[in-house]
Amino acid sequence: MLKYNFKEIEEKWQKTWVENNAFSTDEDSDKPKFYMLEMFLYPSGKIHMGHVRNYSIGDVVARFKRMKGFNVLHPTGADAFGLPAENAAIQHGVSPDFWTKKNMADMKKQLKALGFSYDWDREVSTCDVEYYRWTQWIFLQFYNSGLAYKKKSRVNWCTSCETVLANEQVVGGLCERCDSHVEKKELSQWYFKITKYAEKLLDDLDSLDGWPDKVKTMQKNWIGKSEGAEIDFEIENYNEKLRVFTTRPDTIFGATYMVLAPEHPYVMELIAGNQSEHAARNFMQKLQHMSDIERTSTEIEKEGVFLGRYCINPLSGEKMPIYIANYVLADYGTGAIMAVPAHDQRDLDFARKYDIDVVSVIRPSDNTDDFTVDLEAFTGSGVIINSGEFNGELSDVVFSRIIKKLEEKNAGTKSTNYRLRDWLISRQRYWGAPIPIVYCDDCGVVPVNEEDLPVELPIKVEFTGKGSSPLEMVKEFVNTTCPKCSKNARRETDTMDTFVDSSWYFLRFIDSKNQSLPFSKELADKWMPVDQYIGGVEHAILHLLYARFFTKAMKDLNLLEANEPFKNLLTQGMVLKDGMKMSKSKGNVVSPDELIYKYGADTIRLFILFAAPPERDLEWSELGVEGAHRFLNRVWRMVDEITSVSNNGTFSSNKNDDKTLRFVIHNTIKRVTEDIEKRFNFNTAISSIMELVNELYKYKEIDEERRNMKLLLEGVRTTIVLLAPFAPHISEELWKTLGNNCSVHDMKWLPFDEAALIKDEVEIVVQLNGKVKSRIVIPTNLDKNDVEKIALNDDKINALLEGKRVVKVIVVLGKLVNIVVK
RNA sequence: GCGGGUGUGGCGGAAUUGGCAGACGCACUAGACUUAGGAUCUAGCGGGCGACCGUGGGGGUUCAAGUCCCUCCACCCGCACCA
Repeated sequence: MLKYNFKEIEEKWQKTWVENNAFSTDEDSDKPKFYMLEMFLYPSGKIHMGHVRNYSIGDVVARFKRMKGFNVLHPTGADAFGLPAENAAIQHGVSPDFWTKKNMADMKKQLKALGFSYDWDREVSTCDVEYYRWTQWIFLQFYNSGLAYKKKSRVNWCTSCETVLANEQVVGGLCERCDSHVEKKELSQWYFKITKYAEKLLDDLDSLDGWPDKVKTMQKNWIGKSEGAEIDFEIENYNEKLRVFTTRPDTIFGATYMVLAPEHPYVMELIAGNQSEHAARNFMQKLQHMSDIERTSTEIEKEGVFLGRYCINPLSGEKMPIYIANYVLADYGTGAIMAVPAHDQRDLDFARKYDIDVVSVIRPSDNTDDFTVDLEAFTGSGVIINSGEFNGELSDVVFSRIIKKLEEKNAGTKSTNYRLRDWLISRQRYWGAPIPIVYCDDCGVVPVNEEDLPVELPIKVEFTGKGSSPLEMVKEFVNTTCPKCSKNARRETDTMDTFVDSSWYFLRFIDSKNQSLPFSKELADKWMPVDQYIGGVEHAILHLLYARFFTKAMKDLNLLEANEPFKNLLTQGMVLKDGMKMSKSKGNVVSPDELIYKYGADTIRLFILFAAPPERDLEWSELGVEGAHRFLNRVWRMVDEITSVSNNGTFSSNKNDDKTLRFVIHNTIKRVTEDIEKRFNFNTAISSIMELVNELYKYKEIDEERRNMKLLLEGVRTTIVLLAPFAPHISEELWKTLGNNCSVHDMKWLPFDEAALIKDEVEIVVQLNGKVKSRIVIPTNLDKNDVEKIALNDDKINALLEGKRVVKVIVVLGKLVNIVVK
């Protein structure tokens, strides 16, 4: 008997698949298309078990769909720009380019060793000039259609390193490198106008039937649509009006003060020369060191400073003091609110602290007009009070009447606000796609001409960790000529957020070698949308929202027809180590290398899929890898034994045993098919195959007179085919052992025989008051009355019924009988 | 804090539509085979002597709840410059 030599087998078949182009996509095929995509990898160094899980899931689906008769597109590549490469450059003196390419080569080797069925010809890497020239091209299209624009924004700034910090580099308000305090600094930066698509991004979520509800809910909340009004308040002794957004115009008579975000553009002018100036400046200084998350936490105390100025309520005419406070954010709404302490808890907390008036303007409908609020705001709807002409009416009705009144007075309008902000894409970093813009003293902001793309990233750059961006030091890069007037000009040194690169990579895979466009419309229309997208749940909002935005924007630019990029989405749970996400920055990465060496790729793939259903988080443990390996060995031995036995076996049949085995075989096909296709529950698919193998071993042990070798062989062949997407190498080898000349991966997926699934008898349980007391085997075709009679006549039940009164009998056909007794 | 999840034996998990809790596997125990066993095979394996008790805690709906409702707790993910 030959030993299961996984190393030899896996190397052999991986080589053969490459030689035969086994998994390259045939553009001329007339089979229906299936675009299978897993989120491409970030080349951090080594792949970890999270990657193995992600790509194993994708590979099972890709191979399964091939066998189901689809023309499958299954590409891969690397999301290769980003901050870690730059950190490596600063810390270890290796160039980001070298670091990235080395990591990519290492990781590609690991992926190949796992035997995934990728079409490697289409591989792309976002840091290749041939890729990012098209990222730049898309930027230009966005710029020309008004989707890319510049505005001021506040960034984390380390005064000691003199550099911009990512949020991730700020730890507890301190710079992660030098522990100095991090401040906020204003810079002019590039944005994409994703808010233009807020409504569409929200509405179209309804069309995404193949997405998990939780992701749709998260995106919905992220977009955060709220309907309300914008209201203008006159400021005493000031020319500008103060505009606020509120979701509760119906409470305007209860507004007793106003709050501005400390960063609000009016603040400096309002405090200038005022008594409050000193206090206000101190307060703003203090907030510089706080993140928005800290600032808006309901745990921390509301704090603010009175600016010594007043607004006039447009409807009540009351004077309202103006404050700045920590709980109002500059980039939500208008950066200013009208505070209604009686009907908003945050406002109430603040009002109580600073002893500001609290006026109730809505009472619960079961309360009286003298309703007041103490320490708990009333946020519901009800009957309007203390609001002049609106008193006595329902707040829901008054909502739009007040807006109308404000419109008449020219003091406000109905308004829809989104929590979603425009996408800041500027990065003051080196390792990214340069933004193709030139600044000319005469012509101003000038886009680079399309024919001058790519704007190449210089490879020789010095990394000091200081300064706005390393690119600013590269004179040959910065100094250029104006595309319009040809005079000397400066290049933009900001690069693009890496999320930009990953927002369209699924389109480049479709036409990865195109020299004249990012992709041809014809091919995009053929392949889009991605039929199945798989990736970590941590991408539920940002990446997926950006990719959706890109698709919609590109559709409007007539680059493709698809309205949504990903038809079906599977969000895979995290592979955790010590309770934390596996990532290089946390230093808890488990690499599959050792396991591949010890057990082989098939074992690892099988094990990671068997360990848990894909959506669930998985705490990594090696215990159980042995079990997966043992199972493959068991399959190996079975094939070996069957092929040696079948030569001298007698072909006869015994009805009952055969019927049972046929049932198991076809029930397994059914379960595995549905588990892959409908539920993505690969763990139960694998356990079904294990059960089938257990049954085949049992059947093999019955005496030679009774067993049917043909049936047994059918069982073995079924096992191999079902196993092929999970453990492709061993399946391929055993398929050959069974005497087949074709590849098992070219086999048609097995249909199941409905007739084999019909049973004559079924075991049901008999319960007394919901507790199982007996089991009976009955024919499947009995009706409820017959089943009830049989159950009540069961010996065990009869004994237990003595002295009791039967109140009710519930019969669930094929499942149980529950007898309710007293 | 806000938003989204998760919680079942010693462990990973199963129970697909409210209907037998613990499939399948790991670990463990005993036995068989063997010069040997970290191979293989057989049997056992939630707790309790038992009536019974058991799906994070408490409460509820139901003939019947891991599954539905209320409430509390713990942990994980995201929060816009990590990707």
